[in-house]
Amino acid sequence: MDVYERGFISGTPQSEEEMDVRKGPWTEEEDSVLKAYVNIHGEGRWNSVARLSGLRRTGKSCRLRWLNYLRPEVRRGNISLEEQLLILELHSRWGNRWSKIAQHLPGRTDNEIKNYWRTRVQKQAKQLKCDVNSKQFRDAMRYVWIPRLIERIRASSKSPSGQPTSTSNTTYTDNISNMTTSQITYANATGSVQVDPSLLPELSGTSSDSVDTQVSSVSDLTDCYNPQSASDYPNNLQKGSGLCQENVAGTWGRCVEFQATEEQSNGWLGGGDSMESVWNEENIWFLQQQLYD
DNA sequence: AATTACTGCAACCGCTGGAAG
DNA sequence: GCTTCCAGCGGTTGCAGTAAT
Repeated sequence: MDVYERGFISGTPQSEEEMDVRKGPWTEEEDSVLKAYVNIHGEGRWNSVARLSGLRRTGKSCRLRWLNYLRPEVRRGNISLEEQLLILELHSRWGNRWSKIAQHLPGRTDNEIKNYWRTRVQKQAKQLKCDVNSKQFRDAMRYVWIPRLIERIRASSKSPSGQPTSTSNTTYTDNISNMTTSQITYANATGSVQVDPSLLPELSGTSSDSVDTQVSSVSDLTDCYNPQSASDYPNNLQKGSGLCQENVAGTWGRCVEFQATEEQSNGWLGGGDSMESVWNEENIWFLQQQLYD
């Protein structure tokens, strides 16, 4: 699907190079040209790269292709549970600062993280029928999703049959499993989040992907929150305490108990830095160390 | 097997801020 | 101080692959 744009201003070609600008997916040949050029001349000055390499692409396009795909350090593949956790946490602190978040996930690009957020997290919000920036969703993520992710990581590290997909993950999950309750529930400073692993469905050993670090539906919020049935849920969250129950096959079976102070319930994005107090620098540092050391 | 709907991702677009002239 | 150029960022779009019907 070759699409070319004519680079005209007032009917006059701007330059020889801009007469034919290629758009759309990159070919293997283009990739190797760009790779070879950057390997020789280095990154930066992308307009020059585009011009001098002979690629009929814009500098922007070259930069994007290099940063998101061709760079040797780019990690491809599924976002691990640990990375999900870090993304959720960092997004809670910085909002849509994708590039900043990406800096803390080596090998992951801002584009990839942004896509993850849009396709996974926003989907959850949609399924919960609430805005991704709403208090309900933020609380649900804070008190349900993140604890569940942590529990999953713990569970996968403890699973006898389970083998984490990478050595770094092994280290990470081993340490997660050794985290204290207060570390895992990480809200104790201002309230409490009690998560009983036995109550969480994916921790019962029935989950086929319990050790896989792929993005999976098990980390979905909707697993434990049925908006039709759990009408009290948002109210309870807003009150700062209550039970988050999940409706599985029409029965109320599992719950995550939580208590939240008013301080905790204050804005997550732009409305305050309550998560900052919950997820302090030490925790972030810890996560990063475990992930990438 | 064919069609439709959905999902995930690569790439583009527009805007912003900083550096250089 | 103003203008221009460029890199970078976040939002959006379009398409390919997959799942559902």
